[in-house]
Amino acid sequence: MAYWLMKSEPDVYSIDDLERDGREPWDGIRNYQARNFMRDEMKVGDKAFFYHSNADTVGIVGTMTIASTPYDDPTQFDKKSKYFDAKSGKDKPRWQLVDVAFESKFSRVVTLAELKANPKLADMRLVQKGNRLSIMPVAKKEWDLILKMV
DNA sequence: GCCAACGTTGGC
DNA sequence: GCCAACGTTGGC
Repeated sequence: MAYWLMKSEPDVYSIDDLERDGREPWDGIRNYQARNFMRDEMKVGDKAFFYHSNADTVGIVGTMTIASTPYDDPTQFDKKSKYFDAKSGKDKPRWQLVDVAFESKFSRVVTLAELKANPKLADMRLVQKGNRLSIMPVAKKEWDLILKMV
């Protein structure tokens, strides 16, 4: 089983939204590296941290499980969606996604500042300067450590 | 709101 | 293939 971290702006979609919905397509990813993780590497049953970016309190807010195999992100075909991609098409779709399912909401946010302050997490891409990747793998030892920080 | 870092586009 | 210009991300 693999572990992941997935970012979302809570103004767009938050951990509370996922808790309410139970399960949701992780749509709108328009970065090839992030897409490749979903399309090529994620497996049903993998676990992921839910991370709030561009929020009052930035950090990890809960966990979820990968709930589907990859499929085409429908928003890329939808002209009314802000994720519409005119350069994609049903014959040559560019963007794939997976569904995620709610697993847990932390009792508090494990903040980015705390993650940065922990020397054992220095290898995480999340805490490195200039990181903008919205989906990234997490090592099992990092996963276990972060769960203990809650 | 600012701005640094990064990814993508497009001219050449 | 290079690289400048541009747009976006995301922390602060």
